Amino acid sequence: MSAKKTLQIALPVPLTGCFDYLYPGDTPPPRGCRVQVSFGRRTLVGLVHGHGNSDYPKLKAVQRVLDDSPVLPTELYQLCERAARYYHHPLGEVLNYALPALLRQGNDAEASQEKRWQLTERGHHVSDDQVSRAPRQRQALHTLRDHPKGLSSAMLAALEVPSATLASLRDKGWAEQVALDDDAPPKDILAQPPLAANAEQRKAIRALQEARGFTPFLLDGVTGSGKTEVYLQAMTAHLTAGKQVLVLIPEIGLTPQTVQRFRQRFAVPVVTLHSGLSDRERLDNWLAARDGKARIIIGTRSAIFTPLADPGLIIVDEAHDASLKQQDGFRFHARDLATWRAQQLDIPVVLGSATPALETLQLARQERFQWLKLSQRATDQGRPPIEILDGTLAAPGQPLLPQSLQAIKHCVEQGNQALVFINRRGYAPMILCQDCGWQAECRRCDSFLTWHRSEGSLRCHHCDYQQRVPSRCPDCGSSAIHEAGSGTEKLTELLEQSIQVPVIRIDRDATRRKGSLDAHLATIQQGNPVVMVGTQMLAKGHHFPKLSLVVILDMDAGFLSADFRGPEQAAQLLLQVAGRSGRENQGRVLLQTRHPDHPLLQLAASGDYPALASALLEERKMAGLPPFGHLALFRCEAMSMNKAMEFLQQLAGIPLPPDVHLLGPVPAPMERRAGRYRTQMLLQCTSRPPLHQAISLLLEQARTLPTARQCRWHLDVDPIDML
DNA sequence: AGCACGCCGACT
DNA sequence: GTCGGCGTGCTC
Repeated sequence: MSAKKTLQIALPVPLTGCFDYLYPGDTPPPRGCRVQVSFGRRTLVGLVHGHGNSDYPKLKAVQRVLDDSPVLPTELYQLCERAARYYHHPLGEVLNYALPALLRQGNDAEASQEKRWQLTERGHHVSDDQVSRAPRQRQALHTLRDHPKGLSSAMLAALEVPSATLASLRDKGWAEQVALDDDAPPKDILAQPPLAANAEQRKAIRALQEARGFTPFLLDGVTGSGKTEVYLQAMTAHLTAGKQVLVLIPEIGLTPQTVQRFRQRFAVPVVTLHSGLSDRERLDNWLAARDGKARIIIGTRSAIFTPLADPGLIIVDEAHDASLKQQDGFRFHARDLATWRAQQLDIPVVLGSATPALETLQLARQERFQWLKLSQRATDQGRPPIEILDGTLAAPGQPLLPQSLQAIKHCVEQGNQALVFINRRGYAPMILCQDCGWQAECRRCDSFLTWHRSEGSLRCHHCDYQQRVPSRCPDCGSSAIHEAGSGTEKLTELLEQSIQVPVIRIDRDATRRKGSLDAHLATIQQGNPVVMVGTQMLAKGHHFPKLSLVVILDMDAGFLSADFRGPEQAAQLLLQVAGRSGRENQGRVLLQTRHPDHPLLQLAASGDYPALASALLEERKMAGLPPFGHLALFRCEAMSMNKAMEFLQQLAGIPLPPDVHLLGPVPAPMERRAGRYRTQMLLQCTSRPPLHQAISLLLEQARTLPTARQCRWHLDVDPIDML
């Protein structure tokens, strides 16, 4: 059979390689254009990858070409290819991930021509008498009169103006729909003057402004040292030069306040890209970035795939944050892709953090990153010391030490706000029988149930299992069932009993309702004395001017964790939480711990992150762990431990290149989760090429192994945790 | 991943 | 007799 001219199409399926399709026309669409094809029994949208010849006997033809020109610029397409290779993830899925949902579904790559309703000249002069018999129309006229710039259909719907009423107004010639005019680029980039910068900030700003071509930076600035001001002033130069700036922020940090800060400083269009947007908004913002209308693009990790018309600078804020690594499906690290992308675009990139990841720190030490340090607090309050308190001295059932409670009381009496950080939701993490020692466990996981008293339920925090609270021990029938330990709920209750000011709980449970987090935050921003009780949710992004005391209750687990990243992440969280305090007035930070002598904890509490990082890096070096060794983790889960183990054992039998170490397979730290048994196997190597060779070998086998059919498995390159 | 085909158990 | 369970095989 003779080979036919075909298009290679990358399709969003978990299969490696492209699929060949006949192309009936003369000039085939270039790489990066979308096409619609029939694949098996379904219809998919794929991207043209290349042109070739194929003698595959069952070739189908492309059904429809969706784009005249590539939807993804070459540079972005190449980033996807590189990421697909590096993370060993199918190219079609990576490309699919890079596209907004509406483009994946085959919609046109065109911004919605959103029109706004406005009053016509005549509409402005309609008197209430003219519409006395039409209350809805009168209401609609008033609403439109209040918004001379016009209102979108969505906004009017939110204001409960029926579309039929608007149609009546239009028919009378009182209202009309007008297209949104493209804002002409402002003459002045700045809407607000910059703040005064100290010497360190000025040095960093200059370095960032003067950088030409690919230059990676680590902006290493203690909490409160004014990293954001450095970003803003560095951005000014790039924006003035007609360039766009891409800013990546952790999910939880992408609050309206953060975005507001950029919008207030600059008179240029700012768009956001995050999970809270509708598909339409997402596409519009994506296109605005691609077409150069948006000058500042702020988004979470997936925003690293935003096309940019005039890229000038990439900023990764809170670059140590674990949320930059995608934890399912295509497991990429947005921080690393940001560096690659900057390299490809030949522009500078800044990773900013008060507590840089050890990987990033090592790059700075090797001078592969320019190291910009900010060691002074901009407000010059000095760093509040972290006072270590011996948590073993706490009375039973009382999570707070007397000194902590005293400090909270004193704090609010002074008219200030206090924060109690406890990384544990619910009322109590344990429900026990006093007579036989039984403890409430999850049926589906190797974990214990947490008592959520307000809901009257026992819940598993690892799956969705929940049950009623038993009144008698299911093992011995005793009614002596008690709780032990405390979570946010109990702590809130205890504080409410002993403190006169409002206690505000902020965790996933208390803020589940949409808008309730904002409501709580607004209350806090008013500045009246309150005590906040919260989990990690409170650690990032928020700025509480009146906060002068932080009490940290639950940091031991991280420092003692079996995961090699445990101490690093615990220290980062500790300093982040501690940094909430005393941004504008002298603050105190109390750390209750059951291991007051733990050396790493002491080092972290001393606030000397560089010293802690050095100690941890030394340990990593000895163990051949990142950044000195590179890791890839195979995870597997199956309905039985045997099946999960057998599959990985078969993989483990494959001969690997020299110097690639294989550890395991072993049961995962939580053997059973949501009813499935989990195993894992670690590949380790000091250099990347042999590691990737080994991965390729194993994947090839894994995809053909019959035992794999009974398993769910995946590969995680550069895993961020082993749990 | 989907989606169909295919071969065995409990039911309107 | 069928509806439907999920094993297995394929997708240019």
